[in-house]
Amino acid sequence: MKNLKKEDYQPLDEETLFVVSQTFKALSDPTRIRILHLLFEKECSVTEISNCLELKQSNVSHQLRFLKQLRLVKYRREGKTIYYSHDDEHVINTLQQTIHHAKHH
Amino acid sequence: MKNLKKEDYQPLDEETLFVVSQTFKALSDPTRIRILHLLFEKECSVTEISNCLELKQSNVSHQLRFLKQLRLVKYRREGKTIYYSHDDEHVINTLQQTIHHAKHH
DNA sequence: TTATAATATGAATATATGATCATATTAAAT
DNA sequence: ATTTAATATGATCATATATTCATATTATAA
Repeated sequence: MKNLKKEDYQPLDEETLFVVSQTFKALSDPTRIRILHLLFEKECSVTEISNCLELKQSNVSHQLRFLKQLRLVKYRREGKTIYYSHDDEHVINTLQQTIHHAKHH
Repeated sequence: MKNLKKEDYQPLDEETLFVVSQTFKALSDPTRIRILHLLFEKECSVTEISNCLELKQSNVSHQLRFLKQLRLVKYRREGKTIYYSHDDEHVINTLQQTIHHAKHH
């Protein structure tokens, strides 16, 4: 197959491109990776995340909103406290695997 | 395990965090995704990529440099032409799977 | 050795992003 | 009803990023 032209190639549709790029964008920031990695351990409140990772509360809140929009995390309320946890197995597996891969290379 | 504290949690080391975030950053841009996706089909020259995806040559060149630095693509020279192809199975698999996942949800 | 084709590079710029501050909202306790 | 604790939001700012233009480099052909 020499001289590949536009006609010979099935391009990615706009929507898939958007979803995929957004998904990886979520995983491309150290702060969000740290938050998601912490949530591997267990469900956490915003304050717990802040303390554990030494991040400002508003920073954590903003990042969680981002992750929530992409449905990578879910939450439940208990009084004044809101507990966050993972909500996308595929993305979580991807992150786990890539962390493992990075550590062993 | 209630009240998770700093002491109870094994944080990600700086280097892993950097490698992982950089890897996902590479996959977070639509243009780079399109280039990598095109390279699924076959090895391509810079000009082929430009034509096929309707991108400026310099843009393609810049993105390829980025991908090259992260060793996600490799290249070989043939006269004036330089052919690019994939160079990281793990990352390629990750991208393939995530595209597939995005298409079927 | 000059011209041409393919690719790379650097500067400039517009936009996106992450972090922070101040403040708003929500729920519970006094 | 106030106060306090937990979380969310909006504005701002500094930095990062993607794209483009113009030009440089590299290799072949005439």
